[in-house]
Amino acid sequence: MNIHQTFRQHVLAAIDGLAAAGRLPADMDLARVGVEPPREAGHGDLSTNAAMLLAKPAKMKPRDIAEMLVEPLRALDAVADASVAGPGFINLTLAPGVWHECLAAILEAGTAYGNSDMGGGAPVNVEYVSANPTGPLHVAHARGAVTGDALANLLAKAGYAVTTEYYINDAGAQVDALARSAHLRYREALGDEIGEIPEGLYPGDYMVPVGEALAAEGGDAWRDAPEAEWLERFRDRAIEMMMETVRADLAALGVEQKVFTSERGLVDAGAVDAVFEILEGRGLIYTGVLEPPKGKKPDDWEPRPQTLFKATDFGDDVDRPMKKSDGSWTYFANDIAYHYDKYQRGFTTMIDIFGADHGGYVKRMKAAVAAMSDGGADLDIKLCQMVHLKKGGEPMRMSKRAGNFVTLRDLIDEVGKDVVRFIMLTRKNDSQMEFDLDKVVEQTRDNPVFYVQYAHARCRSVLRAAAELFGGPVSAADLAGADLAALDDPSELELIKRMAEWPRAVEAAAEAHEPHRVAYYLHDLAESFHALWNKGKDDVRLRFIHEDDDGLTRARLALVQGVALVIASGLEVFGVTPVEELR
RNA sequence: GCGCCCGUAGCUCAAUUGGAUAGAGCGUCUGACUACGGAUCAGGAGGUUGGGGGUUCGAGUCCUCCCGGGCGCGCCA
Repeated sequence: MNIHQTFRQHVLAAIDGLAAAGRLPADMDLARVGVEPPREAGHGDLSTNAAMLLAKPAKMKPRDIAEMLVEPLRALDAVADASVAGPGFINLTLAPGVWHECLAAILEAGTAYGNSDMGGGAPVNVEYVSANPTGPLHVAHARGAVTGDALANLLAKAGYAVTTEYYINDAGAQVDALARSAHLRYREALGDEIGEIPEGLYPGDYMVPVGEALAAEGGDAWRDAPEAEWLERFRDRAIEMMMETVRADLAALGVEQKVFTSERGLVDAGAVDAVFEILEGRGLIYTGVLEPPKGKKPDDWEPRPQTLFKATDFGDDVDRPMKKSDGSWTYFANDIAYHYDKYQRGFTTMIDIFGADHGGYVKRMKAAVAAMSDGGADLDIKLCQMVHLKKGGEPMRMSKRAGNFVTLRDLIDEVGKDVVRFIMLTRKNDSQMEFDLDKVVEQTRDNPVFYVQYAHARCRSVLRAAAELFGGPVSAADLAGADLAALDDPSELELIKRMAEWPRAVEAAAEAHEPHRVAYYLHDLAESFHALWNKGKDDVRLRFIHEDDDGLTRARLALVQGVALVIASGLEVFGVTPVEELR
């Protein structure tokens, strides 16, 4: 049961009634009519903007429409009070029974509460991380990994058929450099003195095991052989081992993508040629000479003709090259083929999670998707801005080139998987964020993970105490049948109202592709619960367990169980395990 | 020089996608708490939403011009 949807239907019915009576024009566009909780709690439980939206098409004053509309709404049994306020808002206060029914529905649904059919089973592809297979994941990848994973969970909860995906960039010059790095480490494993790792190669220690593995597998067969004889083998083996590392890093974060697509695989299968022909067939490919970027002319700039895609036809600033001067495909061309591959697999909605350094890539990729699908596919790109790590009040610097970056694994070892996941989701993806390693493991209100987990632990604690009292665990289904009318304190009703907002929060966050909103929802819910808890400290009558009153206790337990379920439901979206108790 | 993102309380960030008096946490000031589990709760102070103009019933949100910060800018991926 979604209370906002239910009352939206009531509002639409009221409009229809007035239209039928000739008091409002018929056939007005009602798509934007909404029912929301008002920002200000004093304005009631629900609010609709209907009168203000209808004012223009009806050629009437918003307040006049509101006055007409409020009558049938006031007459509803579920409505305790209805009023017109401000420029034409209609505010509704609901009867307590509505909230009691709502709580019963939550208990029956369990953590499935908040599930929506908004997506209607439509396929969505979420691609994230897609780090080059040239080393372990670092902190910047963590944000993308968590954002993508939570977004995928969120969309699934909102009723989409989600496929999670990782694009392996195993075709460029960077993997040849990886192969050469592996060869050095291989020689090192055989006892050669290799000195400093040259500029342009990968100096990290993580290459040592790769060299050792190759030495163990092939002996010294490629020690002095020309590069052409070993490059391919070393490259493939190194990529394989790097991807094992990547998968293990992701697994440690609780991320497990369903599909891994190889760039090299697509190129070898001719996918790039195929999509190139499609674009060419649409007249979107030509040979031309690009202008140098103004004010930042590269030293070695010389104009030369290139094979270009008409990205400007689709909103990009300049046309983009498809081929390098040696005739091979650019990364961009390969990426078009990859997105075309997704499109052919049935995905008309795609979401890519990129790092901030790919900001300049967004327009051209969207242009390419629009072009290759002839407008049939939609691509949303979420850019994750940088994460500034802090520890002991000092910033922690990372530098992938130097090979001494802060790895994802370091971060997880330091604070734990659940903390990394939750904290990374407490900020909108396009804002830079600060991640204070000291703060996030503190058990204080300042730490949002703790604050939410503590609320859940408190709920579980009450339920454990109750189980002892009743001589066995009390099931949610059992509690749904309790007489909930005993829940009549304003702070109890306030708590149920918060829970009733969960389905709407899921839909809004899913629609906007913004999982971070769930973190704020959970924080607010936890806050309401902690507030009620403390009232029970002051006022014994508000405590949850009353040994001399089974009926009241069961109603209160239903409330507590409801909070625990909704928190668990939210944490499930984040891939965070709700804790039973805090040590 | 161009493009994208950001700019909101001293600090870190929200704001139901155009809604009502812009909200939280930290910090600061005042109170409550020998217990269903202590790390919590109640309240005060703190704002010209970087600045100017515009759109309309209504702007932190949309348009425009400045200012400041980040990222990027033809054969790197």
